[in-house]
Amino acid sequence: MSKKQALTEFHRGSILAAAERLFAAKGTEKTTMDDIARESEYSKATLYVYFQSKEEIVNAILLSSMVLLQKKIQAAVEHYGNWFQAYDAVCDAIIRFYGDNPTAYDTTIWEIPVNVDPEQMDKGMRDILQVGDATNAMLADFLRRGAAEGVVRIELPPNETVLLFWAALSGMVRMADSKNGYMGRSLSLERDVFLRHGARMLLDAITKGRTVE
Amino acid sequence: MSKKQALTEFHRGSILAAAERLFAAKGTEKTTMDDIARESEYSKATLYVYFQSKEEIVNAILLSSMVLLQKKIQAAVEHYGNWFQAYDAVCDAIIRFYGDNPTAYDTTIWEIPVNVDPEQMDKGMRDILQVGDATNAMLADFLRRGAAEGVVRIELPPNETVLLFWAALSGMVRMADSKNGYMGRSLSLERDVFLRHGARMLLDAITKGRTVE
Amino acid sequence: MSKKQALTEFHRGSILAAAERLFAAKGTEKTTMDDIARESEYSKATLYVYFQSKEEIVNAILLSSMVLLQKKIQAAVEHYGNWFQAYDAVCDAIIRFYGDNPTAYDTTIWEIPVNVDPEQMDKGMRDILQVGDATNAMLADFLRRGAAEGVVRIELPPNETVLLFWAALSGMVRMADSKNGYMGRSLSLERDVFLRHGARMLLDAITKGRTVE
Amino acid sequence: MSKKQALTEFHRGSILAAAERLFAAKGTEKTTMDDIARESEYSKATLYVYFQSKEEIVNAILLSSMVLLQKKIQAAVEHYGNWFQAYDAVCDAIIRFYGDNPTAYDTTIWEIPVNVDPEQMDKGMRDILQVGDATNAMLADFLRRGAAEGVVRIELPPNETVLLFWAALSGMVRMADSKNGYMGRSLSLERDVFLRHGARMLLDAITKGRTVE
DNA sequence: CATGAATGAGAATTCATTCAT
DNA sequence: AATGAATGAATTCTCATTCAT
Repeated sequence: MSKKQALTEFHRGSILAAAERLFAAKGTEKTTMDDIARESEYSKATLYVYFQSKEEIVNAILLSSMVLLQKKIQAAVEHYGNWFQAYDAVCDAIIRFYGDNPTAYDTTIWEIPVNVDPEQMDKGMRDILQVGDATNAMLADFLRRGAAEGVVRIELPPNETVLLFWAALSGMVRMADSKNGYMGRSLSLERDVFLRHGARMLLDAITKGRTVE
Repeated sequence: MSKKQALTEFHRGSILAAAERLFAAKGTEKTTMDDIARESEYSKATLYVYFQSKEEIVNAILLSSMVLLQKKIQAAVEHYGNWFQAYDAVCDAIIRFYGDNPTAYDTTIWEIPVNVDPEQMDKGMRDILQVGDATNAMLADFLRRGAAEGVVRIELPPNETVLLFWAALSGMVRMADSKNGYMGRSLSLERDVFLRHGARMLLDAITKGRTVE
Repeated sequence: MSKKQALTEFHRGSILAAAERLFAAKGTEKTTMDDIARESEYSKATLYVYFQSKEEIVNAILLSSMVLLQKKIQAAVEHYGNWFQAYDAVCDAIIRFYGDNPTAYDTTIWEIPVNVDPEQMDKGMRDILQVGDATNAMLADFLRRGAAEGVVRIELPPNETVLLFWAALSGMVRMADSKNGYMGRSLSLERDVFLRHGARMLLDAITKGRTVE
Repeated sequence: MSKKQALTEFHRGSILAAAERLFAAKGTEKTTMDDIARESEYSKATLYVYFQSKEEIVNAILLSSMVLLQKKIQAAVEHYGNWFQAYDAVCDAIIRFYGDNPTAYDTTIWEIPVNVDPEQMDKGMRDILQVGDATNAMLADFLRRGAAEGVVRIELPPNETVLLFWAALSGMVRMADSKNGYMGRSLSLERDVFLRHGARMLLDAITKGRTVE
């Protein structure tokens, strides 16, 4: 990578970092380009030098974190011989992912506009979906492996189960992170403990035997 | 309730009904006060006679639907002697709730602004949280009943489990409803089937024995 | 027309008048909505209450003046039994039209974007073209009448000739009005005299005999 | 001219050529400095090394093409012994001029800002006006020659007539070129045919006898 | 000289909200 | 009570121009 490219990458990174902070605090929708300019200490016009539109910024953040997530999940799946340990590592990766990328709630995959046929939607969005699909496929394989090892219930269709699992876990993280939502108020649980329990609960839903604490 | 109050209630209801339709179709954010005025056939200014702000409308809708949900859950819990049947009815109620109230995704409890300390936040928001708490308490009782009947795993702390359950299920509905998100693309599943499987999966996570199909 | 409509019409008129002044001074392109707001003494947002877009303002000005022109030309053609007198009146109307509506240079008919198929272009633009067509047809008839009376050269195809005549005359007005263009500098001619000569010149091009001064 | 000057001239030429292509395609207003930089394959900043502003580029193009026009007209006038043939050549040159230089419509002489008193207006603009004046003078002489030869009507004041002729012809070209304006719609005439007829019409306005086809 | 990088100053448009009647 | 009318404050995005290297 040339020095120029590196510098460009650096600036894009600074902008994305600033945007990410703001998105986390106020949500994508409520964050304006002015906000990002102020936070990143570039002028508003400069933002448009490095990104074509606000949407591109949002997508870039999402994509990069999804790629990161994909790598973490892959690492978890490949590193642990023991299926249960791998499971824990996978959950951990996902939980961290949402923790670090609140953006993922807003703009995620689940928010794609209806009327667009997948062929001609933004390159950016397509990339994101592709990474998501790949990650899902990886998890489905992981489930099959568990089934082969005799720990995952054989009757579960892997692809659908991955989706359900993913949805459930993300819902839990969402709740855990809800600023001053239920969690902090009624219960006094650490986010981490809460989510560990959640992961365990979903494990029970998927595996054969009772988990021994 | 005086005649005047009744009339006021009527107008508020008309407005809320219109707003709900629009929110369902376009989301809270994308719906403008102009839209609501047009749909409800009041003038925009009149909206402000019955509601202090757009936010109040959003909250009012949320509150009313949460009250409805509460009633449905209560009915389910109380109506079925069989715990499993009651469980199904509860899931059904929640799924329907999110189906009818996409608003619940946007503005839900999980979206409360950070900087507000719970003491002095909007009356509206407090009401919503209160209903949510009551509903949760009801579900926790339902879990305890299951434990007492020997079907729900005894070691699960009811309050926390309710939260996790709720979060997981809402995550699933969210995914199922994501317009042309993962669901429609990779799998070709009916929303209903998908969610029934999800509910079953969570049941497995909560109950003792393996569920027999 | 109801009182409300009348008021609306009044406001639209005020805005259009202001816009017209600015367009005349700076051209359509260089005139901003802020300018129009300031000049018309409405807020910028109010402009959008009465017009959907800047384009609509431009078109409205153009349309109204073209309708006016059409009426004047019709009056001229119908009022004078003598063809030559009618011709003078027609020229006068056109000259005045461009004098009062410098907008007509910028946005005129001659500026229509290429790629638009006439069926689905703005209602506004279609109206303008329609009035233009009608006016042209009227002038073509006037030419035929002259031919029938033996004063206009018989071999000229009316429709094309109208177009050429119109183009030539508008070019002349354009030059006469060019702020400090050639006119004022080299010659010291009154705009009116200059244009009267122009109209006479075009008359010579169209009619049979030499005009006697 | 020193080597350095020659090089500078070369670069200016490249830039102007690129700009001209763009102006022809999109108009002066819609062409950005970025566009010109891309098309000319210089950096945007370099453009400002060779030209002080966008306006200077526009003016330079205009000037160069007006000089070209002047030469063509001069050639036409000097080359043809027969006045009518020379007239045709002159018209042809002017028509081509506008065909190749749509810029001439936008920025032309007729668009000079009001508030500037001729003394202290841009050097660039003054140059343009000067060339225009010279060209006009040449045409006036041509008219006088025609009068001397007995073909042009003696009573026409040459200077004024040149202006009128020029204005009329440019108006016709303008109309002929209006993308899908009147021309293409109602009539189906070739641009060339249309303009030839226009030139003939103006000839009739200027000369004594009826033109024999 | 040439240029990559940065930006100030707009531009059109939108929308929740107020207020006089 | 009901509303027509008006608007301040944003919002996204654009573009000619400057300047350090």
